[in-house]
Amino acid sequence: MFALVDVNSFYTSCETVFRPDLLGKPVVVVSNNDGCIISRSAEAKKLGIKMGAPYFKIKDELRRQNVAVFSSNYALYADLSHRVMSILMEMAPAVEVYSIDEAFINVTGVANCIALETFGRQIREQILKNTGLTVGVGIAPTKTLAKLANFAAKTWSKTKGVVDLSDPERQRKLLALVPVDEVWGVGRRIGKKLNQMGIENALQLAECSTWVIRKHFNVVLERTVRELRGEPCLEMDEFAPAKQQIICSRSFGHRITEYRDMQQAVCAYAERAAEKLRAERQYCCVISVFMRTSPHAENEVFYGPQASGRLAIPSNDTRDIIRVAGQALERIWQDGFRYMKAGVMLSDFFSQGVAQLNLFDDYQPRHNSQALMQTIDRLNLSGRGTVWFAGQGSQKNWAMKREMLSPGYTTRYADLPVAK
DNA sequence: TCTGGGGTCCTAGGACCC
DNA sequence: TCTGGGGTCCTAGGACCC
Repeated sequence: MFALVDVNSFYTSCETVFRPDLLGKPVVVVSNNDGCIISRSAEAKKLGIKMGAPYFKIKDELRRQNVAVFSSNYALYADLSHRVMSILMEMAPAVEVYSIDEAFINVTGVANCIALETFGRQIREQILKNTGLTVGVGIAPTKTLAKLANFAAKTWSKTKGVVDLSDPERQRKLLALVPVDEVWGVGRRIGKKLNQMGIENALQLAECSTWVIRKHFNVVLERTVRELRGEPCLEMDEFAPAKQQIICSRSFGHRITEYRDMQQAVCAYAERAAEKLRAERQYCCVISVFMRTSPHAENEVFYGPQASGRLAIPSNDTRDIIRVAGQALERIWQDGFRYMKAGVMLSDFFSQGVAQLNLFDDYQPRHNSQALMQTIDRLNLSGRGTVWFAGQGSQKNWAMKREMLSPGYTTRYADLPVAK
């Protein structure tokens, strides 16, 4: 038996925790670069503000409706997320952190001691008390049904945020009420195709023959169908598997036309990617760089090349990553374009920085690599300040736009809230 | 002027091998 | 008139998720 716990309007709720004056008011959070809407408070949803709407298009409307707007403050959200997850880990025997704002819990044994719905309510109370955030809880025999139960808990207020879907009869009733594209694993494309085949709601999908699904779609959707019927196909993944790739990419605050600016941006992304790689305790061999012009711009030719380079020996030393990324960039750079975005991707990971060497390989091992990287990481994690490589430059013409950023309430000493 | 970022899994097709 | 069968590995692209 699974429970899915997720935080309601996570990003906006994080903002209002520290701004109680905004409670009950429409609040939205916009993506990096103040690009589009990625989180809305209940009041903002009521105003009809759409998820993913480009901010520049609805800016005036938001001002007219008196909507509070925040740039994304991921340092804040990640910190509150950790707090929520550690409460869950105290209360439940097994927790799978599925995303920044949701987790699956294994509640198989819990029913022997306490009604599952009661357990769901206890989780809710505990998290609200300790973090100020409200969660929804969906309980069911498969992950896909637990997702659906959670959807029901959010959609119908009389559930008071908790839905136990253990009972098969209840499952059928709910499935019949839910449009097929609300099912976990059914996105826009597949939803549309299912509609064309006459499958409108989740119950119809559950009753569809797996043979038909396999023929017209794939094994992934077949698993979804089985899960909807109550047959578990997905298990708890309590321990995050090792990453296979790491991407660090950003849109620029302004279009970039100068090679020098692009070099700096790529250097900064390479540094950040290397930092993530070390946090994973991994080493990589392949470093790719990509960049692109705006796909939306009319009267401009789209250009979006990618290039990669390989290290002879797996490394997580920022200097190696920057060097190869710089060489890759050199190969794809073209003057005359207005670049919107770039990124650095690491892949081909190893758990150690060693490789079988050829007899005639000629390479110079670095003696100070580990100690230097550790020192950099420790400084940057301390919350007291940061150090970076000179290749990033100091002008940062490429830096992203975050004009409505809230303070680092929990992650910067200077921004700690003061109780009066 | 202006449309996020970071992942995973699966499949199809090409290169190459015997 | 005509050109096997079976396998592996790699990459690109498409779908999904939050």
